[in-house]
Amino acid sequence: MTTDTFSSKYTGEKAANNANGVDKQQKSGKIREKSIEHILSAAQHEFVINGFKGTTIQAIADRAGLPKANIHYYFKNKDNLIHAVLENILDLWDEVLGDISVDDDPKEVLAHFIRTKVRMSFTHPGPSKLFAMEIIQGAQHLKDYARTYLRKWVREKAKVFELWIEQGKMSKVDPVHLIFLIWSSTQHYADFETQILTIMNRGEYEEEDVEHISEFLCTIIIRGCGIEYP
Amino acid sequence: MTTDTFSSKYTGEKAANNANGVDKQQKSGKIREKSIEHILSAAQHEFVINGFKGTTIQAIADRAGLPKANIHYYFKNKDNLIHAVLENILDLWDEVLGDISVDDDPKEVLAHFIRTKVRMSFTHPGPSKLFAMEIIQGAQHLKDYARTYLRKWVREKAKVFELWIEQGKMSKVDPVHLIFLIWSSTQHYADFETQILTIMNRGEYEEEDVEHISEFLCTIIIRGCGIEYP
DNA sequence: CGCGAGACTGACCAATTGGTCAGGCTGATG
DNA sequence: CATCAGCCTGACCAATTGGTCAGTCTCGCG
Repeated sequence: MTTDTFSSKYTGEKAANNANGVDKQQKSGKIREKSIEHILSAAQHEFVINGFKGTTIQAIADRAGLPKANIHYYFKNKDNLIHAVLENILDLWDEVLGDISVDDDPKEVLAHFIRTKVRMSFTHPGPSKLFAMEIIQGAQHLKDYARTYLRKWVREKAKVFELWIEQGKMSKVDPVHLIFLIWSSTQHYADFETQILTIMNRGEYEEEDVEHISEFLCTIIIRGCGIEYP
Repeated sequence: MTTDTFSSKYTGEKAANNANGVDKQQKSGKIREKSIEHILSAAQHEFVINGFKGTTIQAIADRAGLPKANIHYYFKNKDNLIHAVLENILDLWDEVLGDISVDDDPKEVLAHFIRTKVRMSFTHPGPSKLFAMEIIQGAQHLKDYARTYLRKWVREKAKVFELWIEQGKMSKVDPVHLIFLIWSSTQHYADFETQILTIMNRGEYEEEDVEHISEFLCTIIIRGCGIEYP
């Protein structure tokens, strides 16, 4: 897990010191790790439900089953905490959505991308939601590097799409907006989970929904790009 | 404007009394209306930026240029205030997205729907954002009737799509998810305004963007439905 | 066994919050 | 001009907030 990264980056000074003495107190180290994990998970939960300002440290502490001061012991303050949570999310996505190359088959790449993203929306709606809320509110807590990083990421992918278009592998559509389309239509199932479940008259998503929705989006979007599907 | 509806519904008792004496104090009435409008607009702004819990009455008051107690004078409490704001939004959408019938041409209807929705995202990103945040957070403040109303709305539209499919006017795609797709892909431009402007390296949306994006989405989605476009 | 480093936390604080209310102010009425 | 209904608000309150810190507790080491 990448949790270590965050603890060393966002954790208070005292806690950072401990990083040097891991071997000394291995058992404590384990508990420490578990605690940090619990806190990050609890924080994510609360931030999603109540927003940044609306979330109280006490609520996070309660959900994590720890005293409030403990949260401040691991994370200097609320800002550090949400930074850690958000970075956790970006790492997760980066890990899942691998690289693409001009030599790949557009149909395969698009389908894989859509499928993966849909599945993420179903299995990890929380991070998706929190990320969306951050962006909606003006990305106040996404550090600059995360923002510029996103731009780079989109440009990279768009470049590949452009080459495919030049090679006649797909019809002429705006690559940047194609990425937005895929992003939004898949993310929607995480962000609007509540509304969608209400409309579909369900209690929660089922495995078959993932299949069905993936297939639906693949059909429309890939065909929309002038590629035969399936 | 539908503002009156809200004032009578959500406003405190004292204020409601005034409804009887409008003729007596017409000038006051005008000021009253203006104030309510200012408050609703300010509230929407603040709720978007800081979320429900994160928004303080004081902040709304400051933005509206009124004393805090005045807000409580017009709206009994924070809950009433956000209810009023949200209803304002739903009304706006309902007004814009008219009815459709089986006899209409699918291509026309889809194109009109997409174009209108995109334009809304550009001209009224605030309401879109607030609505999205509400849903993400579990629609805590959207009253039941709003939720069930949405379901009814979607079912109605889906029914028409189904008939079109039966008549062979479009290919067999899931109508409900088609609505989700249109909704998400268009709303995305409001909700993720910040991110998108960063990626497109712009300060704000331009009129030509509306055209370009509408055209892009129409092409992909309508073609994706097996209808020739344009 | 006694020591000390470092992991932890109860109790506290200044600041801010949503909400209240007594009383000031205004403008139409007689 | 005096009156008064009722629109408005300054000043206040109890509750909650993020954050601090002086300690207490734990556990490996010598």
